[in-house]
Amino acid sequence: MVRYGYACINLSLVESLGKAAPTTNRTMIKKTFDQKGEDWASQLALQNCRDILPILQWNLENGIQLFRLSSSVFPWASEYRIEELKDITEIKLALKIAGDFTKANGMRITSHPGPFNKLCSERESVVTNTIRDLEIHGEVFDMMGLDQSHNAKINIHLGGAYGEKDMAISRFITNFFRLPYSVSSRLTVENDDKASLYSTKELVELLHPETGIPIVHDQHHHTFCDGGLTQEEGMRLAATTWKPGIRQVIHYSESRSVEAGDPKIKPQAHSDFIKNRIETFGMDIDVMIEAKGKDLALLKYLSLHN
DNA sequence: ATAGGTCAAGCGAGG
DNA sequence: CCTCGCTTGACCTAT
Repeated sequence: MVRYGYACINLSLVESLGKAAPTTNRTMIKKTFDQKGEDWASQLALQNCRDILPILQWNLENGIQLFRLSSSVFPWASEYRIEELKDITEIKLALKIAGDFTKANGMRITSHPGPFNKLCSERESVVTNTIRDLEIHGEVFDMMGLDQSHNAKINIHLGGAYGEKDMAISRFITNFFRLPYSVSSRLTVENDDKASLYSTKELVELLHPETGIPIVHDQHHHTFCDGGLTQEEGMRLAATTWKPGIRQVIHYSESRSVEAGDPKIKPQAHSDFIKNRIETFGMDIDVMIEAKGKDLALLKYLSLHN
């Protein structure tokens, strides 16, 4: 059976509860962090962590077992040690409760650290910052007690070519082996949405063999960088990189430009809703919906197609 | 109270 | 050289 999920924000709860809706995205700008410091970050993080559970409960009630956790649960996490936060005891408790709920109900939590994560960068400072950001994701998943496997995947892009793709892949592989196990055991890599970058085919053939990293096939991105493969070929090829017992994940979204009928919008931009039927070719996989309409888009899709 | 401008980080595409 | 798009809009201040 195909399972579907959505990313980071629950808009149904915002619709019904307004400002009281649970959110994991409280953060602050740099100026505020400089003024209020770590203790305020601790308070925001605690509130974010406590709000994971009600979102998961809503997901369960609505038959949604797949959820991407926001990367901004801990504001400015690269600037302090989570273990040393003022509210760490309560934070850990909230994360453990959310993680236990996830496992007890057969649900799956994933993450997608941002586009600033460049493990293939030529600059050591960029790589160091990337490793730090990824470490934080691994640490949060560890505190939730989630598996150190690609079930709780931490998904990033390769994302840079620097005019020499071979060299960039080589740097990525070297730096992959610098990651702590909490990250390396969970890391997946997704195909890019530019023809100059990396297709599913390239990732499967050039990145997977040396690292064992499973490849996430994004159907929308594939339309901009297909490596000569059809969607079905891409999905089936990516499937070979996932270990037995771990469900393959693919991403799905549609073009905002097409949805809005506005050629000025970049074709890569994500649509609000899902219009077409998602083709899964009879495969038993998890589909992450990346639409701006979040759970609203998913519920609407399921009501029309399930 | 709300609207509008602003906001850490990397890269590549397009104007 | 600037803006957008991507992981995900949220924050802050002036009105």
